[in-house]
Amino acid sequence: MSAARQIGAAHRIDGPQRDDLHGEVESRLERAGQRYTAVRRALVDVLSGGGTPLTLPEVLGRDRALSQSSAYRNLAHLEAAGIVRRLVHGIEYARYELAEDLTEHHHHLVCEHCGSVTDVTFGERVERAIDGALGDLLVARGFTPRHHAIDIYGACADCAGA
Amino acid sequence: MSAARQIGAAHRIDGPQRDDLHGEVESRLERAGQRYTAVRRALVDVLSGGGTPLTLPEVLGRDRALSQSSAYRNLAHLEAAGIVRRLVHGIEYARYELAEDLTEHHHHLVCEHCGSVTDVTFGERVERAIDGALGDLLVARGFTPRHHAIDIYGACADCAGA
DNA sequence: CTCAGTGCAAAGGATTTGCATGCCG
DNA sequence: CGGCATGCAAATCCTTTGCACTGAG
Repeated sequence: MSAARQIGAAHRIDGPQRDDLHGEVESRLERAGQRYTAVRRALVDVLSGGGTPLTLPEVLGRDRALSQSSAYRNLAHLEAAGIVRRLVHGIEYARYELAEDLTEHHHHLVCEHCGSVTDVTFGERVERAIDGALGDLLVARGFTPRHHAIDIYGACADCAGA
Repeated sequence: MSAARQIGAAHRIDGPQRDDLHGEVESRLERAGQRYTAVRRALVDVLSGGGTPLTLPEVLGRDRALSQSSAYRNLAHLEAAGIVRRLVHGIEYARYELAEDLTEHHHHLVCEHCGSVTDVTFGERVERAIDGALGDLLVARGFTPRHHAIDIYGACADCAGA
């Protein structure tokens, strides 16, 4: 297996998996004392079909029935319930994606020219090496890690040629 | 050597090193066609003495002579000249630190409770493993990496007890 | 003299919130 | 019915910009 075993769209979800996803989301919301409303379902659908973290305008563009304030408000609720993760890479819009335990542990290639964000999955060896370092950090600093994020900045294929 | 060989304050700079720093900053600014003014010198001093990435209010608090707009404006110039790096971890203020080639390659422990950011340095083995994965990614995707950032989210020692 | 740098105040833009209305339980 | 959810519009807040002034070369 290559160290980089999968490129792109680490969290696109299709077919029967999507029903499981909605069930899991619903139970997490209930546990948080929240309802699984139509707007929240629509947001989960958009994010699960995105294949990449989406900005708010992108989310609104993929489901015109969504209003801006409800999208922001419900994304915040979903984030609080551990269903959505909010990423901030630059000065532009924040980006939203489903939480990793609903998808797959992955990292991001961020293009410094066009701002695009692409998912990547590392091999187990690299992840294990990183986790080993995290364990030492925990001991040394009293820091309790919950998750890590690796962002690789550079130029994507489209922009590298330009 | 431990996998985590150094904790905290990876880019605090004191004593004679600081003169070298100012010299290097000055030559980079000149190369970019910019002057090394008093405000820019003050910003570099604040950041080099910080030991951690600083928010704009923190920067202003450490040198009351700085005005907000000049601080923002000159931090942007310093960033463009490759002297300062701007980090955005949450919804709060962005954080600024000296560029890595002026300090040392390091990563960040981000406390999800109090928002504090602490520097950490990994061992060479982990960094090499990561770089190996980056090489594969480059080949697979046509992505040209320029640098990577690892953010570890969790609870810092102060907040873990609370 | 020229032109970049400065500081104040005002504008900009992504995100949040107040409020009246609608809808689920 | 009671209370959360919605959507519009207005407010908020970090950040950027316009403008007049100052100082270096």
